[in-house]
Amino acid sequence: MEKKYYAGHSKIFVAVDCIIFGWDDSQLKLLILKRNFEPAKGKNSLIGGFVRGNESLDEAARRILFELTGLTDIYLEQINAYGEVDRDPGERTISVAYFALLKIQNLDAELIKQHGAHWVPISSLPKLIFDHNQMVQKAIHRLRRRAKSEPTGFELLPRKFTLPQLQGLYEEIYQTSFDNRNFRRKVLYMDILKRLNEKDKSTSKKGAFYYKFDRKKYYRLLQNGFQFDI
Amino acid sequence: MEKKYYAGHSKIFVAVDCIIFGWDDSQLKLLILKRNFEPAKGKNSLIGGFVRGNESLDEAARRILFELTGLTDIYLEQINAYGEVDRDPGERTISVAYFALLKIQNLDAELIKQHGAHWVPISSLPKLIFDHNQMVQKAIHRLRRRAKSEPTGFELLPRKFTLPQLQGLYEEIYQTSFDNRNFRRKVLYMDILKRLNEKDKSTSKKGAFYYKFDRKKYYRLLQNGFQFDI
DNA sequence: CCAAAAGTGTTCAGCTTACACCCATGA
DNA sequence: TCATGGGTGTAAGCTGAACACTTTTGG
Repeated sequence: MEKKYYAGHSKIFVAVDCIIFGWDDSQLKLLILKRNFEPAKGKNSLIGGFVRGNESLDEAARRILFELTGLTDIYLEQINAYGEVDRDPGERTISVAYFALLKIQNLDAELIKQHGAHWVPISSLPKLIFDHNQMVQKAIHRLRRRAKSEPTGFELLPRKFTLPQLQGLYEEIYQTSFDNRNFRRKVLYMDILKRLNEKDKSTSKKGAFYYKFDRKKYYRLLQNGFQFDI
Repeated sequence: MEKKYYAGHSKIFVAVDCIIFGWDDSQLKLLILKRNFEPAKGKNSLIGGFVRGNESLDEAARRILFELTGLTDIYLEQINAYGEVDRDPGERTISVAYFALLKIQNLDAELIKQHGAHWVPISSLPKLIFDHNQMVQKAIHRLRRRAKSEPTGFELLPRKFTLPQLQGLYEEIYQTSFDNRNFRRKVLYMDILKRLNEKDKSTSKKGAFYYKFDRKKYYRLLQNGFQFDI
């Protein structure tokens, strides 16, 4: 039997809640579901679950995302721990919030539906249970910070994307609009995008060139003190 | 008896560890102690403790700081939760790290000593137990971010301080040196410091004017979209 | 009177911002 | 041929970085 060093101290339920962002080529969205157990059954909730005795916090978050999406290589980052005594009216539970970035295109829509999950635009979020709205606000701030200083935004885009798409994504993230000349210059000047000899003609007759993110070049530049910045 | 909603899920020990920074007018320091219980008894450790069933994470952090220092109005900010299964060789414990800023001058040195705690310069940290060094590194990054964009640095200084002192503090935080003309211009231009008609002659014959942070003015400026930046 | 720290302005480069027209093409 | 979205360059202002001398005064 395991040695008991900390007998006398309280144990507490620990959960993980995932703020899952997706981009559907025009809007930044959040994946939520109707909670299917008491308390607050049927209410809008983040996707979450309890941390098991034999898994780390990160592993718990990955497991929960895998159960929902079948995907394993998801961008994931811890936001914060929430620990108010009464935050969960069921029993005292501490929750660690994670934010995740998904390419919606990669997603099995059927699987999402089976879990009772659905996407809502971040510009019109419903009321969520407990402190989940607060978690989402923090996650949005974190996303903005990350997207500015690391090529995190590309996690939301398909492998090949156009500059108007990229700009649209950033405009959604920051809920603002950018001058396209300035935006393009800044992005291209970093020299981490490779232009393909192929155009997306789905949104215009002229067509927009596809680009892809050159991960190798990016890491090479990082070695030399390069700092991503949009 | 309380309703048991979450029976069947595992409960886990939850601890709080505090990264306590102090400034002694020449060096940025971290408060650590020799752990006085097993496992790892006698090793260098952050100041921490278990979260009780009836207190929030923030309350636990405040309690631990109060027990150590007798102070209640300490700047405190959550960093992150650490949840690797084996991070604590005693029993499985999740730890939530907090960083705190203390004016060393306000501190009862005797009280600190009674707890077996002591200050070490952040430029030469010893090996700490578990993942505590990792927590400290994150805290230093957070401190740098905060000190740049919010007047958090003043939490480390006495109520009245000189500009050379302020610059020295920032140089320690960023482990670099600044041009004094540029630094002074930038700080004074924000117009949130009030110069007192009083000089500190302890470090020079000419004497350096004391300033104090004008909190009211700062909050007034914030209302008008002002952004603190050093 | 002198050593030692406090205090003071200006210039240049680079980055950010603002701004308007031509291009390509399918319908 | 025309409507639509894609693509391009330049000038002005602002911010950050570099840089050296004067002032004060206790010892």
